[in-house]
Amino acid sequence: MTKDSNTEQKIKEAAEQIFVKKGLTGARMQEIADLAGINKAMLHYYYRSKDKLFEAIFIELIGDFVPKIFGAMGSDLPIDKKVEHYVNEIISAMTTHPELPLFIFNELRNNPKEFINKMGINPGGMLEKIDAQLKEEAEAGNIRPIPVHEFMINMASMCVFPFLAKPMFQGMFKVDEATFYSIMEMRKKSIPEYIMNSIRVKN
Amino acid sequence: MTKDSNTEQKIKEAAEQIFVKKGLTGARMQEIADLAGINKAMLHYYYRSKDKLFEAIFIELIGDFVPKIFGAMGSDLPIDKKVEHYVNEIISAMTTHPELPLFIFNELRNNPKEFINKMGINPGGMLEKIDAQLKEEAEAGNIRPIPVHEFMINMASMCVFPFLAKPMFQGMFKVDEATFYSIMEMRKKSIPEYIMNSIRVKN
DNA sequence: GTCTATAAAGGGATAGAC
DNA sequence: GTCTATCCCTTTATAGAC
Repeated sequence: MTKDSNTEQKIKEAAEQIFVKKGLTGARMQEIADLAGINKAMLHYYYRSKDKLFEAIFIELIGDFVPKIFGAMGSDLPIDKKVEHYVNEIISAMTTHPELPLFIFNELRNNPKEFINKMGINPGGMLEKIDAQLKEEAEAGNIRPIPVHEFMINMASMCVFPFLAKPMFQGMFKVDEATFYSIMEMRKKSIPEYIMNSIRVKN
Repeated sequence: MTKDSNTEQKIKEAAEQIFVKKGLTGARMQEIADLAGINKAMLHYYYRSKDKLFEAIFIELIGDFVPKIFGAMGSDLPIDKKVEHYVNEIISAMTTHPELPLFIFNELRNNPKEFINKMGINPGGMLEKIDAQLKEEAEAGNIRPIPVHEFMINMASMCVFPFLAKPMFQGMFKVDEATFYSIMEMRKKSIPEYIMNSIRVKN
């Protein structure tokens, strides 16, 4: 864990910004160099090629992001608390990096196999744990039975999709940037309610 | 509405396929020509430039897609039937064009203004109509009050997001292509239930 | 390590024959 | 309308001085 040289750090920050915004094919090495305030040749000195640079940035972003997302589901909390925790974590993470989901899904499409290998999916048997919790609650008569994949995809959908559809959402409902983010902030409370109400058995 | 020449039709089909899969910057004119089984120069003969070709394809795709999606919400059906109708329409549309949402959201990001103008959003005061219906149902004590943007984004999220996250979903839950689509087929029934249960007041 | 200069490849666009 | 050949700008990548 050695401290990166100043130049390398500047390259990383610039490359992240450009790649996330424009994608691999849309980004220009010159653009990255300019933003980093260095020469184009330096990019090749530190990373041999554009592809290698992209790969490095991608790995780093995924390494930050994916554990945060899945980590929130791995705890021993009861299911409703887990949902609250997850929704909070993921909306917070995406509020600071709103372009990340589109970037990730693009790379996912271009390179599904490598991607799935790179990211540690289902750490610590998280999915099995949630599945068990859902079954318990259903048998206790608290919720209707629901497959774990349905439960997870509904939750992820409601948290992440609005960031992907942000410009369309803003166009349709005539909301500015600040309003969009305040709506997402409120959704930290409302999404867990939608989720639990959609499966809870009322007495 | 003149019948397109055979060549032009082949160009359109090839360009659609390549652009949808790789985006504007990722696509290569040579690639499109090869797939169409014609020469690269022909692309410039029919459409002056790569940008113009892309624009033409984009407009056509949007023209097919957006009205279908919003149309489903403009009827005079009661709200629960409307949801069923919408969910069916959109999942069916995306099952035949699974790459379309990512393509659209990419272009949205690159060109938000033109996009919003191009697509006829909120046709026929659809949003106001739905908003009124939600308010009526809430006043009648049938559902909890919910802002129309929350209602719409939740519904769209659960329908569209799984297609965006398809490779990740398949990786996490170990499902093949056929299984993925059969899950989405089943979601035509379950999503309307989640939606309505999440806001319905039980007696 | 950092720069300038330049090579080498890629890819959009056009000229001109048929 | 369709093709081949080619132009030429853009962009990645490297050589070599400092």
